[in-house]
Amino acid sequence: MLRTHTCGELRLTDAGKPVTLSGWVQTSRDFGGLTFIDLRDRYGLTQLAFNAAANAPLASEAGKLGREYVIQVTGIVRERENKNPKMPTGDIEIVAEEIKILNVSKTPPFTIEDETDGGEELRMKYRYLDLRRAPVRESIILRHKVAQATRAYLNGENFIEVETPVLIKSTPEGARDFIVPSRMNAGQFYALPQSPQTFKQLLMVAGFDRYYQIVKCFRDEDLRADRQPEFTQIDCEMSFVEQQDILNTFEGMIRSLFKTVKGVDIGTLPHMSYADAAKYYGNDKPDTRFEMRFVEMNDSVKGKDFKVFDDAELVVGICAKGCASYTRKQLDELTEFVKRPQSAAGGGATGLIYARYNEDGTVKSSVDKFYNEEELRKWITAFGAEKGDLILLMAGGKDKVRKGMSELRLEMGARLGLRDKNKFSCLWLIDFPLLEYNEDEKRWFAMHHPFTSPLPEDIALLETDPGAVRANAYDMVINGVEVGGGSIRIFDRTLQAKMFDVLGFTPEDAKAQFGFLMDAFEFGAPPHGGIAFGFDRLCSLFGGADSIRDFIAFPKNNSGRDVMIDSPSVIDEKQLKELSIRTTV
RNA sequence: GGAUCGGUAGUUCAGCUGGUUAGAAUGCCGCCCUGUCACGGCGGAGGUCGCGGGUUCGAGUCCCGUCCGUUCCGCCA
Repeated sequence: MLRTHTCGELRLTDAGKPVTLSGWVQTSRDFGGLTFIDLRDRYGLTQLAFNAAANAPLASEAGKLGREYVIQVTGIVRERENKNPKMPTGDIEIVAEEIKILNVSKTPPFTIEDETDGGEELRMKYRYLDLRRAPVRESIILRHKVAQATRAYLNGENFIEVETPVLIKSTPEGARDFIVPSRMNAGQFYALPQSPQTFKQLLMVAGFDRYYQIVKCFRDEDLRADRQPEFTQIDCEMSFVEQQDILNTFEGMIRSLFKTVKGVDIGTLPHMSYADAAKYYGNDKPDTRFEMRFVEMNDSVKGKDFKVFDDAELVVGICAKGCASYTRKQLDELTEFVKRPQSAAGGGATGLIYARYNEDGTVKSSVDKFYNEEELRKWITAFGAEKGDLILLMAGGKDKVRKGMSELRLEMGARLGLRDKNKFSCLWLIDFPLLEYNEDEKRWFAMHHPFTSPLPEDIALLETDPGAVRANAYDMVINGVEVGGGSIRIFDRTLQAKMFDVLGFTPEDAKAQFGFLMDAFEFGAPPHGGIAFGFDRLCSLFGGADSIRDFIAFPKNNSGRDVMIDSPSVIDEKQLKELSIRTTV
C-alpha cells in the first residue's frame, strides 16, 4: 500500500501516529525555514509541515515540489500550533520524515481550486484536471449517490434491472436518431435509442412485470445547458397498473431520493392539469416555488377603446410583490426582456403594460388615458394586489402571450429571489392533450409518443375531435424542470391501429416501423404503463445547478463536441470503404 | 436554420470617440522570510490582440468575411 490513510480522515485523536499519505500537491507555502504543503486526494486536504532546522535536505526537497506533483509522504501526525477551523483536518498536520515523488506534473493550465480561474472551454479540454476540483468531484459523487438510492428504492419495490440493446432501429417520429452504419449489412444502419421505449413494453409482454434501467439515451438534436446528445434516464415500466399506481410508486421514489440524498421531506405531490398549468403559469412545467399566478383580464379590460386590449385574444397579467417602486429604467428593462428576439413568444406581442399600486394608495398605470382610477381599482381587486405591488399585463394571441408572460413570471421570480435553489416544489402534471396538430405537415402528432393511451372517457373523441382527447400521461415537475414523464400505454391492438390511423400512418407504414410491437401485442400483452426520469437533470436539481454538465464526468460542448478527445472526427478511407460509405469530401 | 454575447499574457479580464513602448490581477521563474492556510516582501520573464481581407498617414479599436466558443429561439415523439 502506498498509503495508510487518506488525506481527509486524520483528526486530533490521531496525533502521534506514524502515517503514510499519497496525493497531489495542492499548494505550497514556503517561509524559508518552514514550509507547508497541502496534500490533496479525493477525500480532502491534509497539511504537511517541513522544518529546515530539523531536516534541511527534506525541507529543501519539499520546496521544489510543484503544483499537482504526485507524492507519497511518511511522517507523524501532530497537533497544529495554529489550527484551521475551516478544514476538517485543520487541527492536525503531518511532520514529514520522508517524501517520495511518485510523479511530476506540468503546471496545470488553470488553478485546481473551488473557484477556478479556468473558463468553461479550458476546463472541458482538461476535464481530468477539472474533475480534481472539489465542486465537480462532489457533483459526480452526488450522481453516484442518486443512482444508488434509485436502485435501492426500485429493488425494494421488486423492480428488475434489465439491459436493452443500444444498436436498434431508426424510426422517423420524434427526435433525430444517431445512426451507426452496419459493416455486415452494406448500406444499412442501426440507430441509437432515443429511449428503450419499445423494449420495455416488450419486457412487459414478456411478463417481467416491473422493469427499470439507468440507461444512456441518444438524441441528435441541438444542445442546451440542460441537454446533451447522450444523456441518462431512469427508465421504468410496470404491468397491471393504472395511472394512480404509477404516480404512487414514483412519488415514493422521488420522496425516497430527496430523503436519502438531501435529507428533505417533500411531502405529497399535488396534481395539476395541463389546462390549469397553461392558464395559471403559461407552460407545462410550472415553477411552483412561488405563486405569482396569472390572472386573465379579458372581461375587465375590454371595451375601453384601448385597441391593444380590445384586439387581443387574451389579456393576462401577474402581480409582482413590492415592485411598485420600480424605476422607469427597470420597467424599460422588463419591456426589453419581453421583446427580446430570443423569447419563445417570438419577440412579444404588444410589449408590457403596467399598473403601480403605490405605497400611498394611489394607482398609476401606463394606460391611464384609457382606464380611470375606478377601473384600475378593479385590476387591484382582480390581482389581490397590495400597496407597493406592481401589476404587469401582456395582450395578444393566447399561446404567445402565455409563453411571454411565463418567461416574465420566471424573470420576476428570479429578480425577487423566489427561485431558491434549496427549496423544492414538486408536482404531477396530468391530463395532457394526446395529440398536437402540425400546421406545416397538416396532420396530428402524438404529443408524448404513439403508444400513449387516451384517457378511457375520451376514447370516443378520437373520431370526432382528436384535439380534445386527453392522454393517460403524466409529467413530474420540480422547480420548473420537467424531471420525468410517462404514460399508461395502449395494449390493445385495435386501439393501437386506430392511433396510427389518426397519426396518418398507413397500416403498411405502421407495420414496417412498429410491426414487432404490434405483433407482440397479439400474444397477450398485459395492461402496462411506465415513466422515465431525466437522471442528469435530477442530479443537477439535487446539486442546485442550472447546467447538467458538471454532473456528467465527460460532457460534450454546445456543438456536440468532446473537446478533450476531439470527437467527432474524420475516419480514414479504409474504414469508410468497409462500411460501404462514399463521401464527397 | 436564426438571435445574442464573446475570442487580447499560461489563466481571468481591462484597453474610451482609431494615435507613440498593449495594461491589471492571478499563475509561472528567481531571491528573502519559522506558523501559514487567498501567506507576505522584492525582482523578472511572458503577447501572431482567433484568422483573412478592407478603410486609413495610422487598426486590438471601424467595416466585410470566416473559424471557434457561451446563452437562448427553432428543434428535443
